Amino acid sequence: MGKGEHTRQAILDEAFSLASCVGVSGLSIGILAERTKMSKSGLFAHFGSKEELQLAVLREAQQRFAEVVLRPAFRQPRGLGRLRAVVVNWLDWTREANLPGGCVINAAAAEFDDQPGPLRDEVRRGLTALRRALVETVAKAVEAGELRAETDTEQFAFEMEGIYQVTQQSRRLLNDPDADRRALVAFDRLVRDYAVPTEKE
Amino acid sequence: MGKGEHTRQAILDEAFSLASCVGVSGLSIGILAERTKMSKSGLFAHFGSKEELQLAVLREAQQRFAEVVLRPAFRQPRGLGRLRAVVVNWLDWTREANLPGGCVINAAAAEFDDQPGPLRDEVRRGLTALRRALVETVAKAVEAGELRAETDTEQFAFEMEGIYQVTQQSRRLLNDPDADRRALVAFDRLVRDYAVPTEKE
DNA sequence: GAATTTATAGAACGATCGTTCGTTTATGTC
DNA sequence: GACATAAACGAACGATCGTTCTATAAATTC
Repeated sequence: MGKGEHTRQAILDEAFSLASCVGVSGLSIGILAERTKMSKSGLFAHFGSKEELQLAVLREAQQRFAEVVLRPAFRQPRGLGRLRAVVVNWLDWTREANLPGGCVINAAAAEFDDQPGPLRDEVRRGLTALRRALVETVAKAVEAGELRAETDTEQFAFEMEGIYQVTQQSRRLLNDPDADRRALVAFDRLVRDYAVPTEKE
Repeated sequence: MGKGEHTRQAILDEAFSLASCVGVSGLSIGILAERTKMSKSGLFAHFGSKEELQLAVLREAQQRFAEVVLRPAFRQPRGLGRLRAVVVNWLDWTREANLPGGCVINAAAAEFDDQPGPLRDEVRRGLTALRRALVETVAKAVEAGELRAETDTEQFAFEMEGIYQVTQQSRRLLNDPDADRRALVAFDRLVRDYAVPTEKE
């Protein structure tokens, strides 16, 4: 059981970075076969259907995200430090993972948000998991006494995602060189507003 | 020169709402002909190429956005009131315009952000114009003395866009019923942080 | 109402799509 | 090394894609 898995992963790698550019629904088996120097049918056999290939790409994206963004950040002790590590890793995970064309999951979210089916379900699953991870990380910062006890953790995570999305768009489409800086400014403002009050001035 | 323009607009209307669901690159002349009860070639003749049709859809989107979001808001006197009107109109412009599948422009931004060509240029043009309109509206609120003089207007607009994007995603994909409320919470926090200080408490 | 321009239809093109099938080549096992 | 299994190929399928061409129908102009 060695060879099969190996080439399957190679295909998936290529599909992953291709999807980053043309979107998950823009994937084409013909083009993918060309890039991997395989026959269409040989490649196809690894997945059984195009949809299954697309699903595999989405799952791959989630897994890499967890590896590249969440896992390293979670080595930090819980609290604002960890939260900030998530943000920093998140902001350039498209560089870290092989994503020449930007975040696959967010692109897929826009593609499938109103097309019912397994693909949308998978995207939803991924983004829900992300949201939950963010909420938890924020909650840990509350527990650690670094954010106010009455912090609305869902609201906090919601706003973090907004910062991420606009940063991606500004950087990629508008070529805004200040995007990352602005993202951190926004994040710091978010933290400041929910931080425990220190002393009056 | 009556009939031609009329059917062209009818096609565009259909293409607009279709693109809202399947994306601008997901548009198909065959399906569009079916929906408008025209022949493929008859429909095609109005645009000359698929790309021209897609461009027309993007321009249509920009125009409707200006009509539905910006124009009504600009009837308010300049300042925070107008700014808030922009946000409110913006948040549900997908309901106001015929956009069953969400904001065409933002979806297109994710589709084309790394595919050079006229389509990406058009998306960029639209989003740049939007950004500029936002910055100006914020600047007017500064002039009106409602936001601090040292307000970073670009930063403000940047964060507004983030709020919009995450709201769309939360509402559409995650079916979050609180999305709109959270958007307003985030916006109010934004305003509060940049508002002119009233009195110490 | 005839003439002329404009709009639409119909059929066909080559290309590509995802998928199926039968065959051949490579791999792993005894 | 023979055998069984798995992996990859090549050719072809029907469907759909965007596009082109020619002919008919409708609208506009005189």
